[in-house]
Amino acid sequence: MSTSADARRPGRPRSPEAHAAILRAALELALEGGLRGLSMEAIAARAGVGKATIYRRWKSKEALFMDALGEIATTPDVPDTGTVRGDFMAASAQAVDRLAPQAFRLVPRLLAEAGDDPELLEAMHEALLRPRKALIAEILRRGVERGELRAGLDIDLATDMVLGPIIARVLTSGGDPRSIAGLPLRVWDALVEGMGA
Amino acid sequence: MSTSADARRPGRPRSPEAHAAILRAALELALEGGLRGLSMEAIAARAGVGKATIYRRWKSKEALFMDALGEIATTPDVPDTGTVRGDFMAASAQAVDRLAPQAFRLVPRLLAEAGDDPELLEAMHEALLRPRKALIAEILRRGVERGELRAGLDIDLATDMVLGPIIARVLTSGGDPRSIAGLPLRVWDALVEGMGA
DNA sequence: TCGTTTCGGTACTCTTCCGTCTCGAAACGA
DNA sequence: TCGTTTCGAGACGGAAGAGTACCGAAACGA
Repeated sequence: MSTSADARRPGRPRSPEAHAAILRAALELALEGGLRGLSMEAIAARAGVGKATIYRRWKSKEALFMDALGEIATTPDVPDTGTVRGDFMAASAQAVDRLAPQAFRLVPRLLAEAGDDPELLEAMHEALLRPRKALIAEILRRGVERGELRAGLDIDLATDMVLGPIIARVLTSGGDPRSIAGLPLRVWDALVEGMGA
Repeated sequence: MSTSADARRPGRPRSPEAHAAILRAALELALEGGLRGLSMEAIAARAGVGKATIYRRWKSKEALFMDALGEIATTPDVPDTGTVRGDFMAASAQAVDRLAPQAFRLVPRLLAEAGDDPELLEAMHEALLRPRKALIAEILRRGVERGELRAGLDIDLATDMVLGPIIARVLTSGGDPRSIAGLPLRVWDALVEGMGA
């Protein structure tokens, strides 16, 4: 509760610069070498920091990385433009803006790598995937209420059909952000119109 | 060219059982612990084989794993039932049959983990992803020729829209095969009909 | 039988990394 | 000034695993 100044401990305060440098170094290294290439030694060296400075703040590599995960994306808020297409356009622009550029390469890699580690998998879902799926689901739900979308629409299925192609494209392109430029809207239009002759 | 018997070397022949046991052990261990949990020591122990027996056949862990990859899926052939829906139904049934059950957990994990290693990424694409994308693209192309699908259909986009949701569902479910039961056809029907009111 | 090669197993060196600990310097409050 | 804590840096012991070398036994052709 009280993170106020009177709870301050004596002695030299912890450096916020070191804190930020450690998180940034962890993300950079995860991006370059995956979770396998992520060693405490490398993080300390990259951040220009002693290893003790890291262990003073986090008790394990996993705990550190969970915090670092929070740095790559802020929670999206739900746009309301009146049409599903408008909402979706705003949401995808927001996703691109608020996700760090690294995320396009890092997130899908982590998502799969997390198969080894249930806790990491859950942290990924909680921090990154679920908020975005919920966002899309909400947009779709309002579209159905408005009569803009088919009444019996399977929201879960539709959500995966919107997100899936984007995830797939990122995965198979090695995470090049250009590969998904304009893709969300093209996917959406194709979904609405259907493919039948 | 001549893998014939006359090219046989003197001495005790290499054991095919050991060969198979090594590949099987590598797949099992990759499935249990990801590529991180894959050590030559563990493979040798699991296979009941000496490490030298492995190094006699493959010069590195990566080379071994490339071969092991080939074991999990056989190349699909293109069905021709006369309708896109029929082709697609046959293809997805085939995919489930021909992919080892492990593949549903292993492949997506590898796909992302392979971001570390361009060679492995390429091997994955070549062995697993490209044949299946090509299969779907071919089915769609014939659908367009037949007039069953819209003339201007973007085949690449449509392929990702078919495969993407399935990949996404597998990823986010942790690779439970039941999570995609019936999904391919539901995706396909939704794609054809469209979502508009 | 003899020479060659592979067999499973193990011992070995080398490298990488973890997590702890210590160092002298620096940054704070009292 | 004095006590406390953090700072960057690195030494240290231990664990894990890569890749090599060697062992005696077994499986082949000549």
